[in-house]
Amino acid sequence: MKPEGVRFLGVRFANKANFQSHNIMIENVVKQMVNIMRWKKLTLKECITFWNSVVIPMVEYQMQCTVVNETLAEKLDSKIRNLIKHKGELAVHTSNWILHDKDFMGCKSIVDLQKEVLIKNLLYSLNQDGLLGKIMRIKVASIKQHIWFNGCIFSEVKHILNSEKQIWLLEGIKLLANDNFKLCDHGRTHDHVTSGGHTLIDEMIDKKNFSSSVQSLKSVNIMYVTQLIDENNRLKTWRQITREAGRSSKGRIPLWFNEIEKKMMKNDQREVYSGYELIREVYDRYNNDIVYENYWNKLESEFAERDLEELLEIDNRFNVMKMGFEECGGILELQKMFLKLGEVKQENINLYTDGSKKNRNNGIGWVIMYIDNIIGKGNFKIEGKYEVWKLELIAIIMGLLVIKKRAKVNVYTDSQVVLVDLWHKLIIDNRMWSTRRIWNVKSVGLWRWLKFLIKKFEWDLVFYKVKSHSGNLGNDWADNLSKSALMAKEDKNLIIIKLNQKIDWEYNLYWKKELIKDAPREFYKLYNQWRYKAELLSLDMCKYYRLNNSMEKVDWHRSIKIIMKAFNDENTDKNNFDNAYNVKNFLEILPVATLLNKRNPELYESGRCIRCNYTTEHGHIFGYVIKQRHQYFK
DNA sequence: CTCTAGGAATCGTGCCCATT
DNA sequence: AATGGGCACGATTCCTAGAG
Repeated sequence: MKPEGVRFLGVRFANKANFQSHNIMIENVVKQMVNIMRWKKLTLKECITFWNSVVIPMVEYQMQCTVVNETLAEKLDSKIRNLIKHKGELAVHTSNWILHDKDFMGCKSIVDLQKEVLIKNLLYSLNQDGLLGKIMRIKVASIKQHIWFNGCIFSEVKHILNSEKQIWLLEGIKLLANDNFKLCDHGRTHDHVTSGGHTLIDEMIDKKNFSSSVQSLKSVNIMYVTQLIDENNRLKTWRQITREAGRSSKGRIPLWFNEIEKKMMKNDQREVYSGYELIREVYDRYNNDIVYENYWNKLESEFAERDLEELLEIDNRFNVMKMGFEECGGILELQKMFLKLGEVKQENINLYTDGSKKNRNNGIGWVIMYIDNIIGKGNFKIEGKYEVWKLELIAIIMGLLVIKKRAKVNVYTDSQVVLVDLWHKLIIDNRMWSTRRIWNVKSVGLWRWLKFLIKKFEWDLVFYKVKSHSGNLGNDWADNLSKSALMAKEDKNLIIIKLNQKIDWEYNLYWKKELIKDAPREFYKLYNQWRYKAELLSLDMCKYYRLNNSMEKVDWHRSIKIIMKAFNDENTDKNNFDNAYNVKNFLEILPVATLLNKRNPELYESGRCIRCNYTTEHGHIFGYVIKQRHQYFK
């Protein structure tokens, strides 16, 4: 029978573009494949290999069009688990994690797979600079319009949890939110949040009513309670509101408005309770979102003779510096250097930079020269974990930060990586800036920072490579400076880099408010792996290790290797049985005398070891005897 | 779960009738 | 002749039961 729909790049699209049709396709693939496996003579290991390398890729491809709900994903997983347990001669009640844990059997789970794929796809597409990024931004905007929500759908997850319509992006976010993963983490004053008021409608009315009121809220353009109150702190009438929105006031008055009227109105003159009264200042602040800096007076008194434009440039530069660093002693130094250099004419200057690293201490240094005169120099100690080439890059950025706008600068560096591999490819050719390709370039935020600065300050940059320790005066100076910064013990020259979200990626992965810097998919894999390990530790047999976690040092790696020896060795029927035996033994579900006695005390009267009749905790495993008998009957 | 028909609620408008 | 209250009806919007 020919399946419906069209196939494009390995993904089948149904005629109806909904989740259900794709889910059915996935379900069919799994059913069909498991059914094929069931009737073949396969060992446990062969089943898992087939599942991981054939079925999972098929499912993964098809999963790009849908979000499989958790019930269905569990159902699909249980099919393969059932088969594996059957083929591996394991009991039905064997814990599931032992099948999915990578250290044990390593059977991929659809529940986990979906989340890993989602996190990667979402971050790639949301952070794109190109067409896909634009489309995603439009999607986000239209979702916010649809559910009538002012906040960031990635940051405040609880607001989107009860939206009814199935939207791919929303379903994905909901799924990730179950595991405490988020793509944004910020407060209510952020670009992602729609401004215009400070109390949301949905905070005032019953949660159940809100979703049904969305349509009428949209038609009158009301999102905040602020919008319902006029200058005299009176609640506007329904007729007023509809007139302002430019539609007719005929028809029923919506329930949400009646509810709000009941809650907010003090008297018949429509005055609102004092708690809801508008404070003009607060309203203005939310509307304009201006952050006042209180250092203009200071600047003006210090540089009374400078003109306004220059002051503006200084202010601008200081703000940009703040975007890159945390509050630390180095910023003041950097600002001082910028002011000092500002008095010098900057034309065709040479910038020599160097970074060095020793025993977890990072240092950078730079020298600015005009012909043969040193007109500026500086060095900083950088806190954090950075590789050497990153330090070279940071040195260039810090050196550039003290140079005036539109200056012509020759940059001399001794780092091959920075110059050829990254500078030429990323900035000059501009061709590798797609998210997919540079996601794996470590510390990509530093590159975006440099690109941001170049665009902002319009320097005319030319890069040159110099050999280190070759007698070049400027380079040797920079080298010395960076090394002396390493040794510095005072905090004066300390710099802590913390990039603002405007410079770094717009969307990042957060787990419980913790920023996950790179490789989101790998992190999710690790997260799942740890979950399985936690289940292992929660077993009864691990009680001792759990309680004495700090005291005992268990060699888990070798233990697991011994348990799974039969599984990892070769691939025969006999091996299959050994494996089952080992696993059962490890999980303590072999039918030993104690267990049998517990299950059926009438039949097995004693829980003692049948060989020595000594004690229950002896270690003579009854399963051994069963194994012998089993082979005999074969 | 989604969509739609139809009831409920409300305003606008025109008509009738009484008053100024 | 002008004005205003009461009523009926249509237009419009909100909202829910029930079909598929």
